[in-house]
Amino acid sequence: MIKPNQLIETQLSAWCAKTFTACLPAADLNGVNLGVNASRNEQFGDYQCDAAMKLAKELKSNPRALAQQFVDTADLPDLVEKIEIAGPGFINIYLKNEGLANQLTAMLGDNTLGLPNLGKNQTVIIDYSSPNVAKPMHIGHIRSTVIGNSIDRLYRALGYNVIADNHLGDWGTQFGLIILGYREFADMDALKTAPVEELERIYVTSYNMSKEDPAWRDRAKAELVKLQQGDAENRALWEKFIELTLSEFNRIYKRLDVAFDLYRGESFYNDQLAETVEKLQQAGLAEESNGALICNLEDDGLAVAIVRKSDGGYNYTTTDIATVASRTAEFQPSEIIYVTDDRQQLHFRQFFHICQKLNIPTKLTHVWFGLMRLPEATFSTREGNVIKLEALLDEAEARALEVVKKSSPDMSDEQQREVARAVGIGAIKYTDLSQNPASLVTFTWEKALAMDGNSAPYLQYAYARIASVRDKYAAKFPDINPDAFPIILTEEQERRLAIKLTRFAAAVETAARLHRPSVMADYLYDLSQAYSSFYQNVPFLKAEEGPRESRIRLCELTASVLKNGLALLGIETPERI
RNA sequence: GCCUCGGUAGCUCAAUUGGAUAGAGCAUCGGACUUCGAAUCCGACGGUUACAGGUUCGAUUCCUGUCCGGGGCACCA
Repeated sequence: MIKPNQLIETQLSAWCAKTFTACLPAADLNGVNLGVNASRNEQFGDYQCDAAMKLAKELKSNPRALAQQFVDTADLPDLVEKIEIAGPGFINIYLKNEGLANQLTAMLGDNTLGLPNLGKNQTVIIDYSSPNVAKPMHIGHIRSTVIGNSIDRLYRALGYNVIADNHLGDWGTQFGLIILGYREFADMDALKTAPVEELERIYVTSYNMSKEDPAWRDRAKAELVKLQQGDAENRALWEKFIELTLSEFNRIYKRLDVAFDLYRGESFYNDQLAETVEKLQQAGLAEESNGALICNLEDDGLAVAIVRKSDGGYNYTTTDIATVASRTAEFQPSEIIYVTDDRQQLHFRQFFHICQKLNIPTKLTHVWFGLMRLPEATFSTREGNVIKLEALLDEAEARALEVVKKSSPDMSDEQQREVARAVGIGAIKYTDLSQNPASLVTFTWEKALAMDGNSAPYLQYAYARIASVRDKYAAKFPDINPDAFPIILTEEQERRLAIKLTRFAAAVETAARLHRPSVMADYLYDLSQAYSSFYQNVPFLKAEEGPRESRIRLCELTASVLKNGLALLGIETPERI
């Protein structure tokens, strides 16, 4: 009755629900969670069910008596060793070692490692990174890029059809200033060597001039109008700015191993803005106010949102609504996920609300994260304390290279650099991915580039050790096929590792559902700790035949889970580090 | 002023979304390399979960109030 490769948690939850329903045929159990949780503390078993206490509250009866009734009627599934009642009415569930071993064997035989295909025939659009044209990426941009990319990978792993869309800020009033500034004082050499930096300098200079000189402001405005009316020359310049910016951004994306399916910036939706506003008016959602057209959401506890400025121009709310409408019509996604910093929360709530009132069926999710700041201050261009993204990546690789040179002096220079690249970039990504995005993030070099403790290099080190052991085994016992031996769990470190391994799919599912890669990072770190402890305390190459092969298979599975799991965070796993 | 997010060990963060004795890393201290890779492992130290009430078998988690900090609140995104 039990498929070995089905999630243990799902199996046990179904079993508990069934048993409780049988115990209480008259009661209405809808709305009560009758499932199990992984035990936090191993002295309380492998899984626990707290439904007896919840039911007792609902039915005004005694929780321990209910739990006792459960135990009396329960028909234990094959993989359950025993169940116990503890405390106020917990039901603790202990799994058989053979049950765990079966699960591990099934995982070894499945190249998805037991991941469910939750996303079958469902399309999800993930809108992330989305930097502005003509502004260099600094370390504030890395969060949207890295978190968004991990969510992208998690959804793909669960079988969703993912469309990663880079919604570039490629339209707006700043282009009048940039075009004018470009014509007047662009430094062509700088534009070749550091294009985006130069474009930003042009913008900032031009912007400052416009504040002091009304004539300059008027000229910039004229350039903007020409661009908006399709003037060929300005259009060509605008396209050039985008191209220059993208060529630089793509270099960074390549380093970060981030790829998009679409690069549809705001400009893509330009010709749909007027009709979007018309739709709002037809639906009675928009009204005139002080010369502008607004959506008044105050009855819904939200602030007023402007959908057409008093000068006739449109702004981001309108663009975003048009974007949703366009995406919904073209791709029929079941969900659109936006990854941005938390300053945009109000905006997203407003425009999600408007979309709902327009009866757009798509589920819209805003994944937000705290802005990164320095211990002493926030980043600002004015303060001059901005850290460029590429500088951060360079520094990470340089520091990793020092460590590699020291610990792997025999490697070729080329290999050392390659390892340092994977380790350095991994460390940066992991720092961002391993914490709950909601909390404030204070940037320190020390933390961003940590190479020990809870860090990507720790996980990569665990992986490299396994790879090394695997190769040693193959060299030493070329004629033995470990798969011909069963997995047997005897040592406590082995069992702990086994339990963690079986929870891989649940971790992926939770991380995706909560849109939190940190869940995945936590899981992998936990797993690596269990492995390191196993590695240090249980001999395997030196064990006798049988246990040796069983343990090699455990190593093999751990390696697969680490490799696949880290890939979901966009982190590489070199075979040697 | 209103809205919103946060406050957990000296520091940086967790806590299966209401579960049992609040866990990790860093730092500090003490152990383990002629033995499968010491970027490791084993152990110690470290807590009135900002504060005060409330809800209940049970609260870091939910509610109310207060304090501290981040962010937002009409033509930037």
